Amino acid sequence: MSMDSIVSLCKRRGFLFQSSEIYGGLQGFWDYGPLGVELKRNVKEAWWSDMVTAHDDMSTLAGAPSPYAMEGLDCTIIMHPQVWKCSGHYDLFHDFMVDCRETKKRYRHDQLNGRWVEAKGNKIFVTAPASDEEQGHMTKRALKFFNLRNKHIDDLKWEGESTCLTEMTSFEEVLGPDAKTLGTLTEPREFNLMFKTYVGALSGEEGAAYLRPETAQGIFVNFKNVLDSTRHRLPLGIAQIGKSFRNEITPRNFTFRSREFEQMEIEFFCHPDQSKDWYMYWRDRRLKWYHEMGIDSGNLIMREHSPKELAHYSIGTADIEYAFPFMAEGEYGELEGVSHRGDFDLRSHMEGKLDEKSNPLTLQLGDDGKPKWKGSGKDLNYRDDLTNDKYTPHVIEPSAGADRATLAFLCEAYTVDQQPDDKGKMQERIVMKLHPRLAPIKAAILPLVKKDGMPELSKEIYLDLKKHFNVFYDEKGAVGRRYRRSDEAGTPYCITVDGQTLEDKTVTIRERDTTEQSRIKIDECEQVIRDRINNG
RNA sequence: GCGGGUGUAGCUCAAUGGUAGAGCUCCAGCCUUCCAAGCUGAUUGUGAGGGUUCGAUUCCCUUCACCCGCUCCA
Repeated sequence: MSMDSIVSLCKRRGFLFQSSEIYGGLQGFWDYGPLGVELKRNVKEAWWSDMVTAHDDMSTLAGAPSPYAMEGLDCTIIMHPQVWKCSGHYDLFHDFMVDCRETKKRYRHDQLNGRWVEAKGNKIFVTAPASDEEQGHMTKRALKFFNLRNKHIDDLKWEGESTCLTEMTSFEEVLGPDAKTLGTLTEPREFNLMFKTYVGALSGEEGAAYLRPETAQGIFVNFKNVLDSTRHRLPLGIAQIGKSFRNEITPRNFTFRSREFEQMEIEFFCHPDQSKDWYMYWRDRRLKWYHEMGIDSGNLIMREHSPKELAHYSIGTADIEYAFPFMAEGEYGELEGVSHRGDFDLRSHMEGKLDEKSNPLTLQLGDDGKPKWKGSGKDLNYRDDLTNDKYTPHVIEPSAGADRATLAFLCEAYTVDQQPDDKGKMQERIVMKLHPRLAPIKAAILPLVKKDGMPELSKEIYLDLKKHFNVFYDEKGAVGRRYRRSDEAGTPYCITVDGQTLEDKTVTIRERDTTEQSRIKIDECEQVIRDRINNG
């Protein structure tokens, strides 16, 4: 199954369109069409319901150390600029890049290493991407530059140790990692991955603000507000769904990497001693959720980050990844990251930006020896009024992409099978096998033929069911064609009014995946559909 | 950002320096009593901008988007 056919169906049936398509589109931005908006709403509502409103806060759930409370939140997209300085995004998302004028390649300024080397009376600073093999690369580059053969390797006079390019003030004697001539690297230039805007009428730097690159920070800065207004004890999870923005350098792969996207995030606050157990709980709970929503376990993996990838303060991070059709065989794309964040975020918003490379965490200092970014100074610690224990909660963060999940559900649902036509000959059928909870339209109401009062009765049933579900009425063309149309939209049930309906007030209900039909009373339709959706 | 490829109807794809065509879909009508049937009819298109030319969808330039590889990936 190819991504092209999925993209084509999305366009054809109105799941996804390119943003601003009539003007040629805009890279990294996508619109949801009539079916897409329902699908994505259902994804978000399923998540919100399962994680927040329908959460059982009285019982100890399987794998959980104790019962826990869940609350929701909806924060602004533009927040105080200091939020992003203390969160680390301001520094992190301000990568400095250098371009090579000769090869047109671009490198992260801080990820190039180099070393002085002399030969034939010339001294140059030869660079290579920082890695274990960088000395090998540098040697090759130097030999080539000085036009020396391998056997003359000893003519190279190395000076000093390998150092980062950021240590260099001038690039005149620098040989770029892929360049043939010296001094082709440009000055380091800022690459802002956060969208910048201006608050207020003046567009001076005092009014500079950023569109949030993640929803999580809104939860951290409101942690105390939520605690104070709800009287919950820890452990407590706070959930938020909302748009985030990242100025990706290379948006690619349909909606997978978009510049405007929607996140579904939980910040789960707990006692430090229990944080590992809660981390394990959330990993498993979130993986299970995707299974429950119909993603085949074979296409889904949990990838634990290696200790090398982890921030020092973190016990663990696990990505839930899906085998998207656009990925290479055996490769997966991230749907959700579940990370143990320790007390990094709350402390950073209290004390000032902490140095994530430090262990134990210490305040990050600027060149002047003062805190690099000042925190709020507000007390975000938690005091357990039963034990009088006061501590900074640790945080587990299950952070999911709503658009990525929606895309994964679309990919997973896309199925081509064989079904007989009216002459019994097998024909190819495209069917979107979406979980009934996620399906944009729950049922199609179809008169078998457009006469004998069938349309009238069908419309009555349609209007009645419409009060409860998103249903669709279709009387155009042969019924087989209408079944196929609803299959392609992922509609799980078709209610058909036929000759018998007029006699005994029964209709047929057809299952999308099997095309099997059974006969039920008109009065039972609502309950039958409801039961099947919930047990789907 | 670099290299390569592709942009023609809603979809899949033809063709051409001189009025752009097919299949499917969609729409209207007829016919149809359960899985894309049939008949009749209708709508719709060269990504955008510029250049060459009597004339450009075709040739050239720029740009935008998508795909593949590299790079990046919080």
